[in-house]
Amino acid sequence: MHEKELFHKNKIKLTDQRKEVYNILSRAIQPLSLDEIQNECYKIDFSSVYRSIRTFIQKGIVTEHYFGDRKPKYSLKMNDSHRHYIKCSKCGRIDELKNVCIIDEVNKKTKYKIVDHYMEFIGVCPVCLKK
Amino acid sequence: MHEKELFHKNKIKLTDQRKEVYNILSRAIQPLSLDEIQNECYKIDFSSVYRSIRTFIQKGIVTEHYFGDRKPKYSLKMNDSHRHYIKCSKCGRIDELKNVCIIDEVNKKTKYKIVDHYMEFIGVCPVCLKK
DNA sequence: TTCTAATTGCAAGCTGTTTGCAAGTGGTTG
DNA sequence: CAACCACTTGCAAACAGCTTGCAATTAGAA
Repeated sequence: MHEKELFHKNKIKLTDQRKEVYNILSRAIQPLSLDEIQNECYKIDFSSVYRSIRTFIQKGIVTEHYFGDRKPKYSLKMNDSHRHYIKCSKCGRIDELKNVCIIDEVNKKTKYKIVDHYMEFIGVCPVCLKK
Repeated sequence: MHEKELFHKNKIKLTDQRKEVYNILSRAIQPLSLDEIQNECYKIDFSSVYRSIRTFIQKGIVTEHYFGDRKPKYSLKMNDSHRHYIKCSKCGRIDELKNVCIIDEVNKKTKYKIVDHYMEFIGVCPVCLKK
C-alpha cells in the first residue's frame, strides 16, 4: 500500500517528517532504534521522530522490539513475515531464516495466544567457517 | 555451591552488601530489576546494588535480561541454563519458555555456527484470554 | 482562501543508570 | 593479631535516553 493511502486510512496527517520516518523504516532490513532512524533523516528533531513512531505504533503500523540492548527498535509491521534473520558475526552478512516454525510449539507449550514475535540469530556463516 | 566458596573462586570480596544481593537473586523466582533488588535489601545504597550486579555479570554469575520495560532485569546464571521468556501483551506478566530448543534446528537449516540469539514472543496469557 | 486542530522544533523535565570521591572495610601479610 | 592497602561503600552529581509543554507552523477540511 502506498504511504498516502495508508496514512489517510489511518487518519494520520501526511507530514514530511512522518513520510520520511515511514520511508526509512520501509527500506530498513532490520529494526532500527530511534536515534538510528533520526540519523537517516535529513533534518528532523528527535522528538518528532519519537512522536511519529508512537503514532505509528498506536495505529498498529509499527512494532517495538526489545533485544539485549537498552534501546528499543522499531520495524514496520507489514514487513513482519520477513522477520527472522541470521547474521554472520564475522562478515556481517545477513540471511533470511525460512521455514523455522516455532510458533506452534510455543503456543502448545505455554497456552499463550502468540500475537507477535521476533527472532534473530548471530552465528558464523558457512563461508567464514571455512576460513 | 555456597556463596563463600563461589565468591572466593571468583576473587570477589565477601561483603555484606554483595552477600545480600546474591541471596536475594538466589531466592528469586523471576529475574529482578535493580530497584526490585534494592527494595528487598535491608539498607543498601542503589549504587552498591548496581555495582554488585555489574561485578556478578562480569564474573559470569548473573545474566541481564531486557523485557521491554525500561528496566533490565537480573537473574543468577546458574538458575538459568537456557531461558527464554514470553510476555503477555495485556497484563505484562512474564513466563518462562521451557524446552524450546530451536538452535539445533537453525544450525541444521542454515549451516551457520550459532553464537548468540534473541527470541521475543508476545502473546496473551491464559488468564487474560479468559477475560 | 480561510480557519482550526494537529504537528513541529526547541528546551526543559523525568526516569533510570553510571561515575568520582572521601570514608570505611575485608582479608592478606608480617 | 595488628597494621596495611587495595577494594568497596554511600553519597551526590553527571549522564543517557525518553517524554512533555509550549509557541509557532502547517495539513487539509470547509
